[in-house]
Amino acid sequence: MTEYEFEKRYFAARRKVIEADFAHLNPVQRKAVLTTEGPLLLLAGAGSGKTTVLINRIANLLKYGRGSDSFELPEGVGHRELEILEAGDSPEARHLAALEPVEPWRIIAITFTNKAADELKDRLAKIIGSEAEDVWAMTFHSACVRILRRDIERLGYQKGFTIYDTSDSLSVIKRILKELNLDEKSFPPQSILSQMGKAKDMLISPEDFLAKARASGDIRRIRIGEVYTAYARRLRESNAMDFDDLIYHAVRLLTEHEDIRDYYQRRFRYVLIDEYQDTNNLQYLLASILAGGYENICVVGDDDQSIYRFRGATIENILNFEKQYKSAKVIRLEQNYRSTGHILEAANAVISNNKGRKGKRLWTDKGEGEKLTLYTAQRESDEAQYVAARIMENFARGQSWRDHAVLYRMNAQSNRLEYAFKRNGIPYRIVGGTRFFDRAEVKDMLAYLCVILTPSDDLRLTRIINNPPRGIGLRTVELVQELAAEQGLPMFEVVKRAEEYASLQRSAIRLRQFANMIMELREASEILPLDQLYDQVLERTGYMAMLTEKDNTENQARAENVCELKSNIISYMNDTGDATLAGFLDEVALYTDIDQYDREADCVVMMTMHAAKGLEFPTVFIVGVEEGIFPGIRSIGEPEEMEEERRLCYVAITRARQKLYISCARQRMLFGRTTANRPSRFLDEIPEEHIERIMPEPRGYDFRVGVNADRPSKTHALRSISREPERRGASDYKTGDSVIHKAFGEGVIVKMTPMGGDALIEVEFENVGRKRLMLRAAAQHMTKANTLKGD
DNA sequence: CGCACCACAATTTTT
DNA sequence: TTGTGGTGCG
Repeated sequence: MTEYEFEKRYFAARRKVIEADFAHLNPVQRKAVLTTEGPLLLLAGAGSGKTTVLINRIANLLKYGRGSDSFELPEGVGHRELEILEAGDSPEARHLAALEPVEPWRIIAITFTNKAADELKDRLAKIIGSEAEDVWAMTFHSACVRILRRDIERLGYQKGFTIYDTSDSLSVIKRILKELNLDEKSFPPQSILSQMGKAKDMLISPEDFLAKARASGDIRRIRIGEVYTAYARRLRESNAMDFDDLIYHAVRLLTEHEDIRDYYQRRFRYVLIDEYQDTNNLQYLLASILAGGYENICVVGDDDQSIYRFRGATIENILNFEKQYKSAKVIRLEQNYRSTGHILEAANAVISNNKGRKGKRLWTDKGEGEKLTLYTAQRESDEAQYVAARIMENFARGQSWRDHAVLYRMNAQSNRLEYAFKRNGIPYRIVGGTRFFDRAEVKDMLAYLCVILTPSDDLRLTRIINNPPRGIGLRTVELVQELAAEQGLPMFEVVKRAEEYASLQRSAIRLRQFANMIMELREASEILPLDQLYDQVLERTGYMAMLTEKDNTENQARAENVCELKSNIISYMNDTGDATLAGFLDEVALYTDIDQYDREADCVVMMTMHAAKGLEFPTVFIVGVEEGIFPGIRSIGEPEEMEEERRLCYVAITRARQKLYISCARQRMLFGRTTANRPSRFLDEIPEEHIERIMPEPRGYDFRVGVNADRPSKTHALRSISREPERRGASDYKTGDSVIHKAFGEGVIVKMTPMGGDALIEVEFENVGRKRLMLRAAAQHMTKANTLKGD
């Protein structure tokens, strides 16, 4: 045997041994897993097992290093080793197959959402164990926080910087607008924020921005540049960063400081980026820099699922990957394991109308499955009722509520559906809308914690200084702000020494009291565990008292949220060895996801199509598929926008595993206006052979009766029954109550899950067993039985 | 200083 | 239609 032959056989045998370890994957997936070296673009269609590949790829790196993708012969291997390898699967063979297994901390896998990062971590831990913990699996933002926490001082910030969320940013902007005497109408804070974001995305500093604006002479841009400058200064003074800053400054840190860049480039041997089609320019830069050492960068994405252009994602990143890395390999995952034939063909047909794609065609071996059902409703209430009826039908056949998802283009569309679900007693859950951490009471509590940790946090201080009301009015706060600005002190210092300022005489005592309270809590924070500190905050600030004082449904819900935050604290403490207040606030700042809140609950899920990305359901309803809604009015006549809408349509369709219902209404009321929209162009793009069309059944209340009877009387009746008395009635119940239900008889409430303004209750009935009911609707048919302990 | 009332606008959204 | 933000009054 020549040396060449030996090597050839050796490499083949080595690869084979490793391949055997990934036999559970399909050939393309396996190829993606075993291609470890150099730039790799993984075009992963919907439902093609993308995450599985990602995870197995990491597992391969940890176990076999570059053994599967290298033509290097280890020192001192001979015929004996070849024999072992060729003999196939054995512990020795696997040991031999490894070529410098990668240390876990040399791998970074970046995702967009915490949910994705968590899933990655969980599944990784499952197949490779605790070693997985050292892999950097995190979001862009948390990776940046980690990088910044280490070296931010080099950029003139202090280590303990705080993170501003969007509404924090907006209030800073509003304050600056006021100071610069600019009108919020002509300079909408939201748009300024996004323009600053765009500037940062292009790595344009406030100074550059202003200089350019001045050169152009555009007065508007100059003003915006001034706001940007003031904003950046203000945040720096407050030692704060907004979400965009995290990445912006991380990139700056890495570009401007060679030693730091070097450190990470040496460190990260393998870089993986998930959802690459959603990256913006900054994120692209960050990824390139991190991968700059070894150029082992693997990006995973699907150009057809790029639906976040509006927030800066640039599809060019994925389209240009091969230009950026000349040696890039491309692997397409096109086998879909999720949907049945008709659904997939419909998706393929729709997306093929887009130009500017990498090109990809999903296929399945699952068989044709059911055709899509297209329902043309008379009006939106009809549409909602249709959806409800199909879901109830399926439920009666033994499917779970949670097997159903209803997707719409905008949140405003959810109302009608909620209505129909309530009326029919279908438990549901709305994903999105106001998120947990955006709720005022939660933000209040977090603001307290921020101030306790960092009293100089003026923004959070302003938020809570008079909340609950303690007689410190707007005027006083303004005075404090002015005094603080004059002397270059944090507001808290002024508050602490309120007596020393003549202008604050009147409120000095109350300010002093507030400062004392914060200082005491600060002391407490040094000795108490987090959860007990939180209790103290609730207590000492009077916040809980404020919520319990007036007992209405709203306050109850708020109290519940405040308690829910505590369970977050506790779970943070359980997950983290070294639980600190700073650590908790960091995590919370980047963790908007409270999704696991009631995931176990068996509910129909409603959400926007955007929110559905990455999820799948046996049965999916896409509603409101009409010109003007989907595609949205703003995208008509804008080819680029239209393509994005079409991608959204592709995403929506591919959420369905077995059955897809699409519906549109001839007439729809939206924002108080009734309009008649044509069915969406996307419907024309689905070949007829995949569709079954249904029209409203001519029944008792069709549109003629419906328009007249359904509208004023029925709606009104529902309103008055379900809003007023019900809401009061519903709040009387709690877990453990005995009830008497008109239809089901006597029972006990065994579980109660808050849902929107309503709750899902589980009642164990004596005669008919356990039932799940929506509390508000059920309360109409139910009374409280006398309990033994009549509290 | 807090609350009530009226005007106004209104995809999609993660961090 | 719904929610939010600003203004004006008690």
